[in-house]
Amino acid sequence: MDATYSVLGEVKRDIIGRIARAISKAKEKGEFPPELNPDIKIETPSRPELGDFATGVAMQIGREIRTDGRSVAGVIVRYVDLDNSPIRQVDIAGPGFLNFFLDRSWLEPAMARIWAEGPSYGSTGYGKGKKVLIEFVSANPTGPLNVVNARAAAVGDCLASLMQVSGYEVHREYYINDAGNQVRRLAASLEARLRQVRGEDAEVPEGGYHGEYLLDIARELNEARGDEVLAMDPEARLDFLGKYAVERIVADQRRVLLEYGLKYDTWFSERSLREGNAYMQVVELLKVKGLTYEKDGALWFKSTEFGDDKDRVLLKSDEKGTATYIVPDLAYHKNKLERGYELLIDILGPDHHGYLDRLRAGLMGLGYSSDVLEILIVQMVRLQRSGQAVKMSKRGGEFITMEELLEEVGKDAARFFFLMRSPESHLDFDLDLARLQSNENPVYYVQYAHARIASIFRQAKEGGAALSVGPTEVNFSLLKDPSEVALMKILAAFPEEVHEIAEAREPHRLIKYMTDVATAFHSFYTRCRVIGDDKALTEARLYLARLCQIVLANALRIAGISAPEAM
RNA sequence: GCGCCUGUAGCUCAGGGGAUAGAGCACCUGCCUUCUAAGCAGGGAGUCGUAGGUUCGAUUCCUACCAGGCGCGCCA
Repeated sequence: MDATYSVLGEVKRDIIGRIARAISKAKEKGEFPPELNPDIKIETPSRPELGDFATGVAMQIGREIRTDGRSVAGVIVRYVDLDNSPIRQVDIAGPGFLNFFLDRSWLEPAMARIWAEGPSYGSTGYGKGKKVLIEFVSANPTGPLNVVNARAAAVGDCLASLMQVSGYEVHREYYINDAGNQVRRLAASLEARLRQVRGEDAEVPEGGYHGEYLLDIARELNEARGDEVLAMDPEARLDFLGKYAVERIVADQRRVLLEYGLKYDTWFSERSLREGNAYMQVVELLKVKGLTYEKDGALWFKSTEFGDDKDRVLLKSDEKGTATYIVPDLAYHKNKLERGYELLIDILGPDHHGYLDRLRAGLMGLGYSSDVLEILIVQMVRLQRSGQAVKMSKRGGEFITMEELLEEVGKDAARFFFLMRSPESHLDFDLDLARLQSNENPVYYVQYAHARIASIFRQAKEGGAALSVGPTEVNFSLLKDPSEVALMKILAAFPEEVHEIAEAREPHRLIKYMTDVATAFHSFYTRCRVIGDDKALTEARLYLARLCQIVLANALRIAGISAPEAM
C-alpha cells in the first residue's frame, strides 16, 4: 500500500477497480456497448443500514444506454469478482444503487495509520508537489482591516493549509497596493491630519481618508519628527508621508493577522514592480501581439477577444499616458508565474467580481492558459447584534475593524464562524452567539470533544493505566459497539475528506467534517465508558480516544482553531 | 439597464438529477453518587421563492418572473 495515500482511499480504489472490471467483462459478453466508459464514483450511503459504500454508476449507465438502473446493476453484480476483498455483500437498492457491505478488516490498518502518522495524519500526496500561490486579503494600505478581510483571511489560510496537507507546495502571499493614486491621497490626508495636530487649519481633502487612525499616526509622527516633515518641499513631503503611512498601516495589518494566527510567506509590494518598470513590459507585449489599439487618445486592450464584455483602457488619455490599475495587476500576475508557480489562486472580495473577466483576459492575452488562474470570491459579511444588523458605514464612522472583532469574540470563534459557511454565500455573523461561552456556541462543540479526550487521559494517568498502548498490543476486536465502529469509520475518512475539500476549494466542509467527528465521539463517550475494570477494554478504548484526539487536533490545526486540553 | 451572489425548518445555513431533504440555535420529553451535562437519546417543525420546460425521475439542470444584497469608471 502506498504510504502517500490513505487506507480508505485504497479501499475505494479497490471497489472502483472491481466494478470497472465487471463492466469490462459485461462489454466482452456483449451486455454493454463497447464504447461505454463511465466515471465510477464511490459515495457513502445516506443511511448506515444501506451499507458502508455505494455507487450510482448503474443509473448513470442506464441513462446512457436507455435501460433502467436496476437491471444494469444486476449485470454488474453478476460479473463482479469479490475474491480477496473485504466486500461481504453487494445489494441493489432503490433506483439502481449498488450498496457495499464490508467486513471490518480494513479498519484495523486504517486506525494503525492514524497512530503511526500522528500530527501528519491526513496528509496525502495527491497534489504531487504542484506549486501553488494563494493570494488573499491584500487590503489597500489605506486603513485597518475590516470583517470581510477577516473572512478572506480565514478562508485563504484554511484553503492553503488544506492544499498543503493534500500534497501541494503552497505559498501564501499578500499584495500591498502601495503605489498609484490612492497612496497620494493617503499622503495628502496624513498631511492634513498632521497640520491639524499642530493646530493649523487644515481639511482632509476630497476623496481622502477620514478615519481616526490617521490622526493617531499624525500625532505620533508629529512628536517624532513633525518639524522636519513640514520643512520638506511639498513633493518630497508627500512622497515621505505616503511611504510612512503605508508602512505604519501595513505593519498594523500584519500584526492583526498574526494575532489571527496567520503568517504569510511573502508580502509583495506593488511599488517594487513599478520601480522595475516591469509593468510597462506588459503593455509592450500586448502591443507586439497586436492586441491593442488607440482610441480617443488612450491605448486600449482588446479584452473582448478573450471573453470580457468590453475592451479596457491600458494607458489613459492624459498627458503622461498613465497606466490604469489593470496594468500593474497583470504585471503582478505575470511575475507570479515567472516565479515558477503553476497555479494561482486569488481570493477576492465581492467588489471585485466585475474585474475577473478582464484579469483573466489579460493573462490569456499575455499567452497564458486561462486555467492557471482560479478566482474565489468571498462574499460580504453582515454583523448582527441583538438581532439587529450592525450598520457599517465608513463615512458614518461606525465601523467594526477586524481587530475589534477579534477582541470581542476571539480568534477561534471568528475563524469557526467564517469557515462555517460556503465562501460565496453572504454571511450573517451573530456577534452575540460568537461571544457566548456556552453550549449555544457551536465552536465549543468540537473543542469540547478534544478537551474531553484530554481529560480522559489525565484521569487514566492518575489511575495508572497504560497510556501508550499502540495498534500491535491492542485487542482490536474489542472495539465493536456501533458507536465505536461509526467513530472509526469517520476517522478513517479524514485524508480523503481533506483532499476532496481541497480539490473543491470548499473549506466550509472541513467544519462540517470535524463537527461530525465530534458528534461521533460524544456519542461513543456516552455509550462506552473508557476507563474501567477490564484492562484490555480500557486499553482498546484509550487507543480509539487517542486516535480521535489526533484527528480533531489535526482538523482544528488546518482550520487555524486551537485545540484546548481543558475547558 | 447589464452583470454577480442569495432565496431550503421559527432563526442562521449545509446539501444536491435519484433511496424517507440535513445540521446548529430556539422549542418539548427523558438521562449526571462512575472518565467534563459546553454532553447524549428522542420529539414537533419544510408546497426546497413562483410559473413553465427537459427527464423514467427535478428541491437539484434550463427559461421566465418575483424578492433581498452587491457591483457596473480612462478609481484601486
